Amino acid sequence: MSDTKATQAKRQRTGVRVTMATVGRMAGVSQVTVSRALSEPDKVSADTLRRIHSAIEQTGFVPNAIAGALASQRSRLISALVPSLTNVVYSSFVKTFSDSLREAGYQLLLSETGFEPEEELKAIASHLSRRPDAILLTGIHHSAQARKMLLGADIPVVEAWDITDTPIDMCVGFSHVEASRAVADYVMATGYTQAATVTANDERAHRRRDAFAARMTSLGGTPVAAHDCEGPASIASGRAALSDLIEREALRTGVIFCSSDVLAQGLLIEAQACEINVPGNLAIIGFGDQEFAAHLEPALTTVRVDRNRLGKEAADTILTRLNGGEKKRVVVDLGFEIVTRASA
Amino acid sequence: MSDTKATQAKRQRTGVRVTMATVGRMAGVSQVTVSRALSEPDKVSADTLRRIHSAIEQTGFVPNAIAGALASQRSRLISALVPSLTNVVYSSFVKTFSDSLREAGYQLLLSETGFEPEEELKAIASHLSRRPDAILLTGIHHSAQARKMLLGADIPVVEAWDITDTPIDMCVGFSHVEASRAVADYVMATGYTQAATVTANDERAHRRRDAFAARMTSLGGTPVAAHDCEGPASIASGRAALSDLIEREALRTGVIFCSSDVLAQGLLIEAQACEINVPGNLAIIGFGDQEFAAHLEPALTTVRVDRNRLGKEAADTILTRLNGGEKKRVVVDLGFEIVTRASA
DNA sequence: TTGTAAGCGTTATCAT
DNA sequence: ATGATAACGCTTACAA
Repeated sequence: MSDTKATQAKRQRTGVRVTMATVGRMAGVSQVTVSRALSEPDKVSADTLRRIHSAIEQTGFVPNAIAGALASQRSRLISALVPSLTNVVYSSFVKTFSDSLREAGYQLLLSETGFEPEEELKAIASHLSRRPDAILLTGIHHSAQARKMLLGADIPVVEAWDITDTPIDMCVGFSHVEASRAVADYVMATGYTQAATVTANDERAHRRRDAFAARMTSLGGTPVAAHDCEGPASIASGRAALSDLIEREALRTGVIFCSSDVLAQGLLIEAQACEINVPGNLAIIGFGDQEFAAHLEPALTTVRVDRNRLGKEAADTILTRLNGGEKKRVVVDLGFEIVTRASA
Repeated sequence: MSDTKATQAKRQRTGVRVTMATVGRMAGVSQVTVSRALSEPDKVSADTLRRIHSAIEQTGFVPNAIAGALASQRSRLISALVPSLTNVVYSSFVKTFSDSLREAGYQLLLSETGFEPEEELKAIASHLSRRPDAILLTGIHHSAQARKMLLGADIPVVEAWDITDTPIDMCVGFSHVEASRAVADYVMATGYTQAATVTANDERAHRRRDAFAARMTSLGGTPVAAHDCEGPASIASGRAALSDLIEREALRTGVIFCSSDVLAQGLLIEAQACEINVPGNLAIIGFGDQEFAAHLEPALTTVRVDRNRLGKEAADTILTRLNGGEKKRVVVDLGFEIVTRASA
């Protein structure tokens, strides 16, 4: 009965707790030996190991990673903040990212932050409080306060889906400005001079829209009409967008650069409904090269970004650093590719 | 110089660490007061609060949730295991689930487990080691070992996306057997007697396939041909499936029940390529009612499941329990709805 | 309103 | 090969 009052009180609130000490007692060794048996088994005799494992089996002991993290100052947790989970573009990226990490023994703390900087700041703070071993952010625009917190955390920080010469720490992505300019170049080279954009509510998409419009103008095209969608990309909003452009801008010819393949699909469907021939009358270009793009009728011209590679590279830069890689600025440009199909 | 050697060693390896003690020293109070200032501010005087916040500001202090979790025996972490992140069906579910939880102050520890029970078991173990306050699983089929671990964890466990009278703890979903029977009933009532299935590699989809085939047979239909896809659902695999059914089963009439809308879209596209009229010659039914289903040509008949509500209900059952709700078995059947459109 | 002390369950260090 | 002991940075109970 050497328990203090506090201990007794806790015992009452909670169920029986199996710890390394419990296991050790049962196996006739101290708690430390149990810890060793799990993390450095070759430093423990075969017989002891056997007894410990048998005790673990009997008790159903599950090591407490929280205590381990506190003691070792390593959480084996990696944070990821993405704007959207339901957008396949990001979810497939998260998938490859987390696959690589899990293989290396890390777990994923995930948050969807939308496109509001304030939301992101709150998410960053709450993630950092968990002391992740590294953190992944989407995009390169973060509030000053966010940058300060991240720098202060003193962990690897990867900014994905974009490129900058001045990342907080490391970045893996591609240039949205370059990609948009390439699309404009392709459009002009193909002979379209009239263009419009349909853009979802996404900061990177906005930058693509602007870079595209600027390039078109500088190449001698007519001013680019723009339709910006309220919410996330959907077929319905794509249809509404085309409908709006037709009505508001009397647009029935030229090319429309959409911020995502889903929007483009919406435009394609609406065009068909309005009996507008694509690409005969109106050409349509998407972004992302999702699986369905190649199967649409007409097949969709779009911009391909290697999302899987993006996820893997992001994970790799983190793992390299965590495995003792020197702390240097890393900027990986994965590029993009214009995939020319029937729609433009 | 009252530091022990261990402390000194740690100091060397790591950067300067800002803790509540640091903040307290700067604000002229003890560490506990800082803790109180953050968790129960009204128990701290206004002036002290001011000094503490100023110190927090200056130091960039971020509370260590790991230490907090260890001390309080509450991690404020919720685990979720889903078979796939890239499948919108699950990702939208995860989204609503995590939205509800975040609002309540919890963070999401997420793993994609695929459809292999072994993978799931490993994931469960590694999640439980983080001592989540609750855990969400997809489906109701888990290994005996998994059930034992989960029971031992003594936390709320929600099994989602399916229904059973004997959940590990709580479950929220719908009956895949009922849904498939309803589809078969609809099919027979509509007058089709010949049917086939196209099924992705998903345990619940397999059960739907079997229940559908059994009902068709018991209602007097001809034996149901089946095409099972290797990997996850995709348009390409849907196209290949139809092509296979045509070739192998000489199927050019009747109805095909697909395990997902994406597969169904693939079939629709392949049918068009083969100049098979839908639904004139071949009727097609999907599953899930994704956004694009209504926009396809012909619009897709499918089974609607309210994924958002599923995510929200799953979160709610957890939160209710965590907020002191009595520990009783909860089984929520969200049902389904056959959405009749042009394709069947 | 504030402080002291114990404890959370590990890992790290140093002895034996 | 094993153990004793001190952190890790908080929260809880209790005292002042």
